Parts: sequence; structure tokens; C-alpha cells
Amino acid sequence: MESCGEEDEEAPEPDWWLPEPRGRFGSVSCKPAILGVRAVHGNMMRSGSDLRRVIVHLDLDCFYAQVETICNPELRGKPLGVQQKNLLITCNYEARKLGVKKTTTVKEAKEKCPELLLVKGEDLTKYREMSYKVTALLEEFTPLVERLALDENFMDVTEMVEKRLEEWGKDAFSQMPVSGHVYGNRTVSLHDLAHVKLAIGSQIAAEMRESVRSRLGLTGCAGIASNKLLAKMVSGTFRPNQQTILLPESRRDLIAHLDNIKKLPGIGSKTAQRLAALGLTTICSLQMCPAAVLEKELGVSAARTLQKVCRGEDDVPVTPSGPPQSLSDEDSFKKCSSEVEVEKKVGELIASLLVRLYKDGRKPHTIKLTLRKCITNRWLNREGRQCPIPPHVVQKIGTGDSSVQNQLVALAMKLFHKMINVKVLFHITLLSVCFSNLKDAPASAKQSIGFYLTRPSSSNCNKLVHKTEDGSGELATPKGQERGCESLLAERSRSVTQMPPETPDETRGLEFPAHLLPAGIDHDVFNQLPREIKEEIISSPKKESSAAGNVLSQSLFASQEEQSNKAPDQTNCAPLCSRDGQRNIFALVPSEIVPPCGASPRSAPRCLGPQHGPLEVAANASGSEHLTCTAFKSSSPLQSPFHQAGIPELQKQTGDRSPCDGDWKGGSKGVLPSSVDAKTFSELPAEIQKELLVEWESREPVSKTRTAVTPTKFKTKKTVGRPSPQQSNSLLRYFKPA
DNA sequence: GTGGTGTAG
DNA sequence: GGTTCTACACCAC
Repeated sequence: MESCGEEDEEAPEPDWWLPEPRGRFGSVSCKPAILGVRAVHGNMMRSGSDLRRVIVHLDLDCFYAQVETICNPELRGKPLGVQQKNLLITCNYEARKLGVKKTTTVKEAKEKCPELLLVKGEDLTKYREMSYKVTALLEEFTPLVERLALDENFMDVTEMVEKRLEEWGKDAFSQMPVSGHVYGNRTVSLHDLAHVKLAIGSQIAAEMRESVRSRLGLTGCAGIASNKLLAKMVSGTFRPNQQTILLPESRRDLIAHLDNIKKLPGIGSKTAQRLAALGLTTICSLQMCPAAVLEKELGVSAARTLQKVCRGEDDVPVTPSGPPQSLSDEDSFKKCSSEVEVEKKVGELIASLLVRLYKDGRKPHTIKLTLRKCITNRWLNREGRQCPIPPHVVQKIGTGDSSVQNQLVALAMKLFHKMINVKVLFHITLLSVCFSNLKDAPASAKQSIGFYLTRPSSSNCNKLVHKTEDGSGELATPKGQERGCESLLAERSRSVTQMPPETPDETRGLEFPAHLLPAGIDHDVFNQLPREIKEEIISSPKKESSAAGNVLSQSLFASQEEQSNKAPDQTNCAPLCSRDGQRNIFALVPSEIVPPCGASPRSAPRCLGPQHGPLEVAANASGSEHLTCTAFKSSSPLQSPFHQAGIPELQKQTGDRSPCDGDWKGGSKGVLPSSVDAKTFSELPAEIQKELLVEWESREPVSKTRTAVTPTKFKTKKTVGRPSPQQSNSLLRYFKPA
């Protein structure tokens, strides 16, 4: 270990170790709540420490391996590795105990541990979905959740801490000892407000971890500190499934213990090389390096960032991540040398991305194709070309229009020809397609009936993914070999296994022979639907289509009167991922209905439509949780939001009661989004009206970071040049000066 | 807006 | 150190 400056605790620290000056947290610093606490705990003050934030970094243990084990409990307790192509990208702790290391080749890993079990992990769908469930769960604690990676989240729990401090007063700490470890085994002082806050933060972190464990079956490590940088750096001190707090005075130790500057978040191999060229290879040398030297090498901005990082300083707030700004899919291979082959691979990538776009609901306006050339057995750097997607193509994305796939492939091939002269022998080893510049569908489109008829329900979206994951009837499963846990569940309600497998060519023609269509169906309406829904309609037994997941198909089938007479069907309310008895965040949702990625399922249990009377959905056997979804409790017609919105059709169906109120969190909010024309809406079939209401409700958690619902503090941040909520997770970003 | 590069897990 | 599959930020243009 190296050190610089004084090791003696009593000695004065260099400048950069002085307590943070007041006001460094800008607009969020001087909160009345904090001042109130200060009055109560006046004798606990440390200079500047009242302004500290309490940040939790949660890092899930061997995330991919854990997800695989949840999906296949037989893997539990056995050495397990997840491979992508020939590379072992991660492995569980059982495998690590046997000497397996991640990011080794599969061959090496097998040599080291012949009993190692391997699963394929190229298709990230199930990891991505589980990752968003974790984020949604953490958002139940605080809206200030920032995703750093699939398996990492930051939470700013300062306000929660302050609330507890206020509620419990000065005795709070005596009732709430530190949960987990204290970095450096330091003593937590009752008389230090910063210590007390971190201790309460540790309790919150423990609650979060326990919630993630009990409801999703995932364990992880947490770090609790006064900023994101330190929280991240301290979180892995004790692994697995443990947590650590970093007291302010331990910051120096934490940094000094790094044996390599590459351990500093944000310094990768290239930067490390450049720094080494300056003779900077240790943390100490970096700390002592004159600003001018760093600025000359890295530029002013990067140099200043680096200087802060190497001192453990970070004043960038936790910023809710929102939906991703781009969706990409890529595949690598040994060799691809023909245009036909490229077109096929590009088609697969685009088909897969169309499924994700369809779920996402936004439309991309830019497409980028990236490839990696191989010349004389040497891989070159990636090279990419991008172009805008013409509006008429954008319009069709997500509508199920069969021509869009071809048009996008044609666009991508144009980009390909910009990089590769196909008349000359070529050899590429990677293809990637990225859709970016994602925008919400224009309001005008949303207000058309066509939009309603072509937008899938969230439940259908998820079923779509299930279908693709298990390889049957898939629109696009270029790499999916595994069955996600949700695909296992979807199997219960499966309706497409009989469908013939779809080739890229088949996506161009979505027409089904008329004899396949059930009686009474409107062919025009049917033909506007996405293929998956068509498949579902065709293959679903009519009388079983009682859950909301089939509402769209119901609306195309039977008369509304027929549906309203149906008996409640609770048989669909099965726990998800229940093979190992794990509680699941979606356990209370009927098996037909799975909320979309990013939605907070607990906050929006679904109601099953007018055919259901009052319905209580019990938790699974292990559950202490018992959410209920009491559909159609009485509510005065005058109070009904649907009356307010002027929706007679729906009122008729529901007996003048709102479709879902009472225990359903969203029930009282069942008014139309402002962008939706009430008259147009009222002309829709009742089932579609309800489906849309459920859909909008389920999309609420997403919109909160994208629309005017953004918390005031983020608006403030935006005005002072903070990254927008949609900006991302890169470590570099949060090192940027505020 | 485009293309390349660097970083992260 | 590169291997894989993403996602993002930054910078120069």
C-alpha cells in the first residue's frame, strides 16, 4: 500500500481532505429538514457534515449467474458459469471457490473446473428484464435511483435518512445501530451527525437488500457513503451479500488502499497508459501531480475530473436513469464474407430490436450499423455508419407493419456498403445495429384509432418476449437459446407453440388465411395488429381469453355483453418464477399479465376487466405480502374519473363504476392522458378503452422521468446544467463537475 | 448530426 | 490483454 500526506490521524490533512465546504451540493444542500435536525442535534455537528448526502450503491452478486439460478433452481449450489461465445463472462461463488475466474475462456475454465456447469448468456433479455425489476423495486424506496449497469444501482437516501432522524429524534441512533461493516473497522460516533446519517443509511440499505432478496431472490453488496464515487468504491469491500459504510474520515484510507490507478472508476487502460507516460502510476503521484501537467495531457475537463476522483470527491447527484437512450444488438462471429450472409445477420438483429422497440413504445429516428473488419487475421477497431430513419419508416415501427423490417434492413445495408466494398473480398467478425434518437410517438398518432389498435398492451408485449425467448414462433430470436423464467411462466398461457417458426421473410407477410380467423372477427382490424397478437388471437381458445392479456383479442371476438357475463377467473393468478418457491415481484399478477420492463409492478397490479367481480389476489405460499386488487368497488358515478373524461361506453360496461379503484393504486388516476382525445377514446370498444387505461397506468413509472412529472429537484438541476434524467450511467458522467 | 474513441460491467 | 454484449459520454468535425 502506498500513501501520501500524513498517516498520522492527528496531523493536518492536505487541502483536499478538508471537510467539504458549505453549499457544494448546490440547490439541494440547505434543506429545511436538515436545518431542523441540526437544531435538535446541535452538539452533533461536524463542520460541513450536515450537508452530506447519503448514497447507497447496490451491486448484485454474480448477477447473470443468479438470474440463471432463479430460472433453473437445479443449478443452485453448483459451480456455474455464464458464457458468451467462448468467453466465460461471469461465474458464481461456488465456481470461484474452485478456482474459476470470470473473463477467462471457456476452455480454461473447464480445465480448471471440469464439473463447471455452463449456460449461454449472449441473449441479455432476461438479465435486462430482471435488472429493471430490481430498479423498479428500489424505486419503491426512493425515486432517486440511478442505474449504473444491469447489476448496479445508486440510491440517494438522504431524504429518507432525514425523515427517520426527524421522526425518531436524537434517540434514533441508539435504536438503529450500523447494519453491516464499517470500513476500516472504525467506531461510529453517536455525536457525529454524519456518522448517524450513514448509520441510518446502512439500515435503509439493509432493508433494500432484504427486499431484493426476498422478492426477487437476488443477493448483493451495498456501499453507503457521502457520494456515489465513494459508495461504489466501498461497496465491494466485503463480498458477497454484505454491506459496508464509509465514514468521512476513512475516505483517505479507501483511496490510499487502491494499488493501481486503474482501480479508480473512470480510468481505463488507455488513460492509464497516458498517465504512465507521465510517470503517474500510483494514486499518490496522481494526487500530487500539478494540474497543469494533467491538463496538458488530458485536457482541462478530464484533468479536473481526474483530480477530484483521485481525492474521492464527487458532487454529481444521483439522477434517475429513465429509459435507455439507445437500443442495440450485436453479434460476433468467426467470419462473415458474403453480402447475403450480412443481410441475414442484420435482418436478425433488426428483428430482435423491433421486438424491443415494440415493447418500449418509442420510435427511433436514427439507425447505426457497426462492424469489425478482419484483415490478415488481425481484428481492426470497430467502424460504424449512421443515418436518419426516414419519417415514413419511423411511423411504421411498432405498428406491426410488415414492410418496416425490410426497409430497415435496406437502410442498414446502405450503411454497410459505405464501409465495405463488396466487390473486393471482405471479412468481418462483428455486426451491430443500434437504434437511437428514440422519441415518443407523436400525439397525433396516439389520438388515432389506428394507434390504439396497433399498440400492444403491456401484457402482450411481455408475452411477445417470452415467445421469442424460448424459440417458438419467434419474431426474432437470433441468439436466444435459454428460456427465461418469464418464458417458463408464459408457457402456461402459451398460445403460439403451434405456430410455424417465422423466418425473416415471413415477417414481410403477416396475412393469415381467412379460414384461420375465428368467426366474427373484423379482418381489417385484425390485419392492423402486430403478428404476435394475431397469432395469439388465432391460437387462443376463445372462451379462455378472460384475462386482461387477451383483452384485445376479446374485443375482436365476442360481444361485450357476452364478456361481461363471464365469471371471475382467478386461475390465472399464479406466482411467477415459482418453481423454486422464490417470491417474485410479480407474484401477484395474473400469469397472463406481466408488467413491462421498468414498470413498477407492485404499484400497479392489474385489474382483469369487467368480467371480473371483486377480486382478491393472494400472495403465494411464502408471502407475507397480500396485495389486493378489488375490481369495481362501488364509486359514485359523479366521482368516477371516467365520467369526468366522458366515456359512456366504459361506464356501461362497468356499471357506472371505474374499472379499477379501491386498492389499486392507479384506480383513482384513471383519467385520460392529456394527449388523448376523449371523444376518439370514447368511440373505441370498451375493452380497448380499458386496456389502454391499464397500459397508460403501467407506463407511469417511465413517464415520470421523461415528462413534466419530473421531481422539482431535477428541474432545478437541469437549469443549472445537470445531465437530463435520460442521460446515462457512465461513471465518467458522474465525475463531471456539477 | 456524424464518426471515432474510451469506459464500464 | 483480449475475449462478449451492450450502453453511454465526450470530442472533433
